[in-house]
Amino acid sequence: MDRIVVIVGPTASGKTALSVALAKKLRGEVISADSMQIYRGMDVGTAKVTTGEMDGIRHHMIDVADPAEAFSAARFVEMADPILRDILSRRKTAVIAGGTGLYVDALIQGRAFAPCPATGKREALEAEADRLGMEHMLDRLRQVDPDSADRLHLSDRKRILRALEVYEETGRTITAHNLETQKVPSRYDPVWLGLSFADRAALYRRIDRRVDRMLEQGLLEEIRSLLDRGVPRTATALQAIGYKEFLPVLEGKRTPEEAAEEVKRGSRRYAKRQLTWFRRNEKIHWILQGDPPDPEAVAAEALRQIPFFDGET
RNA sequence: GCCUCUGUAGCUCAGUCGGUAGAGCAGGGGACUGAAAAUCCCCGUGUCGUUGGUUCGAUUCCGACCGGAGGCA
Repeated sequence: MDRIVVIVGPTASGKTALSVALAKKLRGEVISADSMQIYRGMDVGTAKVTTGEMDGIRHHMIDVADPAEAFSAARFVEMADPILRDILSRRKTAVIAGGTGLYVDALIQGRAFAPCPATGKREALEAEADRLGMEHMLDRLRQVDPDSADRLHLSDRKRILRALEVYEETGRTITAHNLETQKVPSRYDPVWLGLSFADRAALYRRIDRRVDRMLEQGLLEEIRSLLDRGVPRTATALQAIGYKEFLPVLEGKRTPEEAAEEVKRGSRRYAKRQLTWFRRNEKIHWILQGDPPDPEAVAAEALRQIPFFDGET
């Protein structure tokens, strides 16, 4: 067992607070595994940890990318893994906290993504799909990688094009690549903790409240300043829940109230998807909170699940 | 008090010329290997307000009652 604690859970479940509490007890540093908190200037809409909340604990993988640039799970692993190794080599504990299941799993399992150099193949495939339609693209995929073609639904444009891209770039199918990486044993052996609520409705109430708070804290101004700084509306960063819904508001095409409702609904659905992702990981020790939650009880319960916690510091 | 309209899925409603019902939204489940807060797939049984009556059979027709809305007093 490595000195790693992974805290996963849906949005607004209390991961941030727990990660700091555990880091303090375990001489730890926090590595965020969140696909949106990596962006600078996106603070209130991502509920990013504040300096005050950090409480002196070192945090990594936050504010490491510009909102205008494209980030990826692969880049996350490239950047986070050396940090993780460094923390462990210093005999400290790594507390990985994050809601992005793909990022967490990729980091822990050491999953190598199929390479994808920027050769313009992707753009060519996009254009071809626009011109000839997805039936054609799926047929093309079927010729080289019938397993992927069977697995993917015609509407799943993103994955169909990605599968074709991998084949064209590497000469190997993504199916073969996936099978191979599945065989590679997990790189790390952490303690897995899952944070959620016993009652789904309680989670949803928390989400709703958090969205209201974001508006009070100036979410609209934050979005405006991102746009002022030249972040294109199409940037991945602005696809984040809480951001994309407010773009029409700034153009006067939607009321803030309507957008807020959409953000709440979007967040609820996102939380559901996160739970779906994490549920299949049977190594997770779930801590189900009541309403209102009791942070101290949660931390105590979490520490009980950590074998290398010796009761000190 | 009288008259009219109305009461069907969590919400808004459709419908059954009498054979126990279906859409949208909300919600639920699932997938996920370089955009992942993204992308995609699947899921609709509910005392048809209550209670009598007519009928082989009523959510559908009739009566009463109880909610709700409006109108007249």
